[in-house]
Amino acid sequence: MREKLPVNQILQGECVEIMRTLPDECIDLIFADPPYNLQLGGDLHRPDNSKVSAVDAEWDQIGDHDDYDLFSCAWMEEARRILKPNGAIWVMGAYHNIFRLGTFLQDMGFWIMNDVIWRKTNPMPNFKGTRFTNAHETLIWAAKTKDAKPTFNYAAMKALNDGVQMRSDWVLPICSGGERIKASDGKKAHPTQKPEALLHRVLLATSDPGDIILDPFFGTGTTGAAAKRLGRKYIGIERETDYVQVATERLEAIRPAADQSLAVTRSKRAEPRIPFGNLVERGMVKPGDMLYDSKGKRTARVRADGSIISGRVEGSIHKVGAEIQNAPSCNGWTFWHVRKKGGLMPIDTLRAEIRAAMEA
Amino acid sequence: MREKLPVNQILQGECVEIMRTLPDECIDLIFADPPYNLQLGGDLHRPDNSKVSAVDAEWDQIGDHDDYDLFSCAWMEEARRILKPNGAIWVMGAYHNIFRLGTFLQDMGFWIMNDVIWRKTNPMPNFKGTRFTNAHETLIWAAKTKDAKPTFNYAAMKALNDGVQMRSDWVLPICSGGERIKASDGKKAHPTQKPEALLHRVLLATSDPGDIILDPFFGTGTTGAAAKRLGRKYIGIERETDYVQVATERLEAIRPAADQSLAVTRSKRAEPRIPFGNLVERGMVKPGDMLYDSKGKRTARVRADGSIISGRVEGSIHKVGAEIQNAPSCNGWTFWHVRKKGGLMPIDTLRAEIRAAMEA
DNA sequence: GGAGGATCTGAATCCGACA
DNA sequence: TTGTCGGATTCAGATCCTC
Repeated sequence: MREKLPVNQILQGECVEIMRTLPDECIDLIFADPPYNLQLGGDLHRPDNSKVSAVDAEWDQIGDHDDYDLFSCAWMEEARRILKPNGAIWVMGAYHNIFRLGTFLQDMGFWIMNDVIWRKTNPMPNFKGTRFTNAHETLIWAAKTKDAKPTFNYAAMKALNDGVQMRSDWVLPICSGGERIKASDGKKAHPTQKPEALLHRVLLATSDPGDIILDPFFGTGTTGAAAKRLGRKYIGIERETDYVQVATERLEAIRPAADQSLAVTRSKRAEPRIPFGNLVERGMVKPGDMLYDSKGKRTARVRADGSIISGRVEGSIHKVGAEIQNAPSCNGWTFWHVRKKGGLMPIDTLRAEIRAAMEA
Repeated sequence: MREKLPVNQILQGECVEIMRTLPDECIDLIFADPPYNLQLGGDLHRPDNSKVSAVDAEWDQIGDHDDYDLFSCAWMEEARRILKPNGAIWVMGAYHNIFRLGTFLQDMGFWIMNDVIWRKTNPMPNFKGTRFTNAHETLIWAAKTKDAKPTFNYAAMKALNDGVQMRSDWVLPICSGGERIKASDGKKAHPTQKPEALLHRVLLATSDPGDIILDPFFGTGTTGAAAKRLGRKYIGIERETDYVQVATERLEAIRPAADQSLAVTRSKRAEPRIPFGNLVERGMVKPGDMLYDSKGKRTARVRADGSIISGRVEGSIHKVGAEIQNAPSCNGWTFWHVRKKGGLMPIDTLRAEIRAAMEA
């Protein structure tokens, strides 16, 4: 006998308690974007002195590693119980928390299918120049058990990716502009709203129409929105009254796609930019090598970081080319050459080799 | 007294045992790409039983204590011991092992600076069509402690990336073609040889010339190759005789880049500090001269001691600039200008003249 | 209306030398 | 160790504003 599930609803409360009210093995897919437990220091200002709005919500303050581990294991154990035998889970995070989440998944017997990288086209920069731009987040897709056969719509993913296999790195912009939900005061309703395109791809890849999707950290309901559009059923769990309110209104306004093939969005495939430094890293040009202009008169020396130096002028291939010509600008790719078998070859030829290899 | 380290050598043996022979706090940077295709009871045995039980006691909260976790904690503890206080570690892996490695790093007190994604331009496709193409691997860059100040050549990374911040996702091809080392039978000498371009970027970003780089899973010596080219010292540890042999020959053939080419773009923080008072002392700015913001609206008057005064606000060029803008901070060198031939010139230009004179 | 410039913002573990 | 203070630090994209 089948109990009646609260589908297409938002259940308000602590996710572990709410999940306990659900029967065993009733959910097809879980998508979870839990608090990251960021441990931020003081205020952070941009170089223009404006202040960065921190993720300082009370719900993200879990505590130290031990507290976070207890919290994580509690909800993940319940999640595992309510998953169908061939069900699967997606868990999302950043370096602060994703390693712990992945370890717990493995320890509980989940079987990782892929880790997927969300490469952000427009991440927030590192304002103080202390680290690499934190330009991605990680998602883990795991089956309930090693032997489970979770849904994977391989052909749909291939179609979505212009006919080649979908890779484990997804290039998508962050949620901003009109998609970003504003509160009545005009400020963002939720500090970490995810783009619907991300959930679209997750649900299209690993669920079927009619499936029941649970999101235990529902927030403003992005998972529900994508589910409703794609003809899936959702169950949302959210603790904060404000978010429940926003998500309810949001979902009310969404109409499922009449023809679901129309709902397939295409990802932008950005032409890869090749920095000159790549030629150095790849050994096509070596630190200390000389570059020449087309007549072999002017020279510059390559450094290990891809900058070049000519006399007292140093900088990028473009900047140095411009300065030694006393020109406003210069395309270093065509200006500079390497000596090759007696002749001179523009470095643009080397760049073309890299691009050709990337295409193949 | 300083012990003599076995630099630019390959030490053959189990990495934990070899690391034990090294003194505390002697290594600047560790790069570790540990094996992960391990079977329980397989070819990777515990370093020694006494050590394992100690680790066992210390890490009993982790969960499943299979041999892989014990092995990982054992080598990472040794790695931590021999790292200098401001040292750092890179650990590399895929979803099979990287989550465990990241968790252990955090639990041991390492402080994650970034996780970095190596996005492969030419990954192996997924033949069965049951998952996404596994097109990336993950690297974790972590400092020894939360308060450590590991080396990060921010400006060099920016130069290497054509003038924009280096991001946490690195697009590089897998190691193939001529770079891939073949054994005498024509087959690849090592199953997971890493591209030298990857190590080039790692070492350029987080070490300086002369630093000592340890790789406890040396394999065919890619870390050593990049280190030698870039003027770093390396210590390689490798268990398999065949790999030691291949790596030895490989490293012998490599010629380092000339010293002058190892210089990379320096950050401004590393420039010599010039007090504003120097400009006054040298007569480039005179007591009583007026300073202006870029629009000529706000003004301040220079005093003989290099302080400035604007209305009732007085102090350094930075402090006054910040206060009259009501900003948390201000770079007075770029904020303030002097009148020159009808136009306004930032006082930073005058500072640059002094620095150029100091260089000459 | 449109072009172009100014402004704003996004899951952020974000300074360092010297007294 | 702690406090002070000099001064270094940002990319893409959406929206708003001006001409």
